[in-house]
Amino acid sequence: MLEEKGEVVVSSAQLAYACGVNAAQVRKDLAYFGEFGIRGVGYYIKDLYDDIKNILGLNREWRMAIIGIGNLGASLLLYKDFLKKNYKIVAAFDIDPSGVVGRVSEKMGKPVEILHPDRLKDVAKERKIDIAIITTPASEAQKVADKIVEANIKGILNFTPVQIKVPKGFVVKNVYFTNVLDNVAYLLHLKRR
Amino acid sequence: MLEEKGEVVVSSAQLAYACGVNAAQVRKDLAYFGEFGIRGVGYYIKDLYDDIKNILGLNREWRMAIIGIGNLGASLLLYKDFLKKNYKIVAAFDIDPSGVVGRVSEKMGKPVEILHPDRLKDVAKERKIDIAIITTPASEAQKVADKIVEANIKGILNFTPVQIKVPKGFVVKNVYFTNVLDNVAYLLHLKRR
DNA sequence: GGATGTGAAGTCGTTCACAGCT
DNA sequence: AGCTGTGAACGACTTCACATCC
Repeated sequence: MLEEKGEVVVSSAQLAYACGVNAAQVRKDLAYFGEFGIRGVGYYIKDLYDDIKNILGLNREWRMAIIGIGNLGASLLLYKDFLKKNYKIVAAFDIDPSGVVGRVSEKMGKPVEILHPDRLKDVAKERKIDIAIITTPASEAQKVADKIVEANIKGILNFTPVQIKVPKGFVVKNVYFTNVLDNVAYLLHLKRR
Repeated sequence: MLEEKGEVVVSSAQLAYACGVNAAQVRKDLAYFGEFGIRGVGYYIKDLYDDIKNILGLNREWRMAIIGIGNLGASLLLYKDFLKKNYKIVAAFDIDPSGVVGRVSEKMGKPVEILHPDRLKDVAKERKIDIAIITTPASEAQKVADKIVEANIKGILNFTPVQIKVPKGFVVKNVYFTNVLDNVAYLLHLKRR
């Protein structure tokens, strides 16, 4: 955003304000990965942007599969434009492809391929899938996770409200926004009594 | 889930395993709010469940408004069944109600009322709105937040990838799942180089 | 002069380990 | 005998404050 505004350099204090954190925090975090700033000046925005992309691994393409094409899964499939360009959804799985393919295809305006989860291992290899997104019902989450592990997909994004167990070497992160909502409710609740 | 299985008591060790944390953590966190367990036994599931609901403020009804009826906002409106029963969506706002109301009503199968954000203050009072959910484009987020503050809605759930500034006394929490996705990508990236 | 990079100090949260109850 | 509740030890992260360098 700063770049679009025509800005050239930015200070840790500005970045800190924008992120709602302390300026020393910004500097320490960046310094952990190298020296990106110039003393007395700040950080060159263009360079910093590129450096951060390199650090985070966002130059590489990440190929993803969505497993479980219910409301949430279908939404992700449909509205994938909020994903950065380096993330690609390259496969969709559902235990009942025939029941779901029509509904989703209609909404997308073009036919959508939906595969049975049993094919995960083959397809993962064929299409070089890096990350699996679990959007099944909670009751299926661990079973699906086991299949993901079997398919040797190392990254998992779990939208299900259960803790998934996977062997070491696999990365699991959870996304469950109703927890955040509960947190807002709790903090409001605190103040009223 | 344990209750449905017919279990009566649960130990901190079991809870810890299910949550992927340390047992001492579970005990300390609970002990912070009172004494809920029985030494030598564990925690009575029914009682613990009720106690936690009380602590978190989940017995009360929480009334919410969604502001910004794009893809995400409309999805939340449509598929609100994943919300716990004590959360109610009682209003929807968009800067272009006429452009959006048809599309959403069609999908929902019944007419949906969508209001202009200028009416936020009135409606917030009328309908006793506790929490506002921002699902506008990022560029609008701060403006919308200002309106929310003006309407004196104390809780904000921000789905936008910008840090919102509000006066003290307001609660803001952010939900932005692509950050979590970036985190998965980063951790995978770390291992490969 | 001014903003970074960074030891040192400070704060916060986690884990240990065991006394205290049931 | 067993599991909670909790002080104390530990570890991790955050902030301070200033030497360093452009």
